[in-house]
Amino acid sequence: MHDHNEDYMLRDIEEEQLLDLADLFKMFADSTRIRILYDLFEGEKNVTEICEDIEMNQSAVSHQLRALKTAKLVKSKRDGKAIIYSLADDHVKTIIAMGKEHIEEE
Amino acid sequence: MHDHNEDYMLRDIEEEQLLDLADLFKMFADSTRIRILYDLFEGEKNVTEICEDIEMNQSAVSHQLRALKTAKLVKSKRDGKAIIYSLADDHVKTIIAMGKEHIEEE
DNA sequence: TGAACATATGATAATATATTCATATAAAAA
DNA sequence: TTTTTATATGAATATATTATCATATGTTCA
Repeated sequence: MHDHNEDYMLRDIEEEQLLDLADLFKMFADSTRIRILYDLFEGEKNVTEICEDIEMNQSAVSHQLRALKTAKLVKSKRDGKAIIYSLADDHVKTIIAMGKEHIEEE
Repeated sequence: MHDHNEDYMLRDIEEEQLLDLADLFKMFADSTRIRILYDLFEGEKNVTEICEDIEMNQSAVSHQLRALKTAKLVKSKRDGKAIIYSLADDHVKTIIAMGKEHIEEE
């Protein structure tokens, strides 16, 4: 199925990385998800709180939280009935900060 | 059409910024566009060169170049028959570098 | 001028994505 | 153990996005 010379392998790895990169940036490419991430800048929150903050219904938020979790941008833990979400690491803030810099310039 | 208390104005500005941010990240959320940007890391190139490098047809590339130009991520100049594209500024590299860091970690 | 080359663009079709609705699961409280 | 509260999820619909095709525009050169 694949060639196995080094050039090709290299291209092949990069190809996979390009797709992963695109998938990562897709997470930031939707205003609902950015709203959720922004909301979590304030600290950890359960789903109900997030829904209230960003004024979206529970199902839509849960669907997007799952996407963000799959992308490892948020993590979650259970607390009684509630599930508490928080940012998974600092990359989220850094990436959004870079984006803001670009749009604020000029 | 709008309330004019400060809180609302503030929310309103952020709202617009969120949409702008999402639009910006959309540019990185497609593997064809990332390939083009990556290709331009090597320096300025005309459309034909880009097409060859990333192995996509001219029309698709032109469409995506237009999107990238609208987002001010690339700029262009004419050179005879050719149009030469290049990265508009350093944010592109920084943003992609941040993304790579995230996917390479773990 | 007109043929050849380089790029752009509008329309369409294929595909992907997001939201909503209905319902399932899981924990707590009555 | 039934009801209530919190969250997740599958299916369907609406919308957005992308690539392709045909063609238009602009430049060079014979």
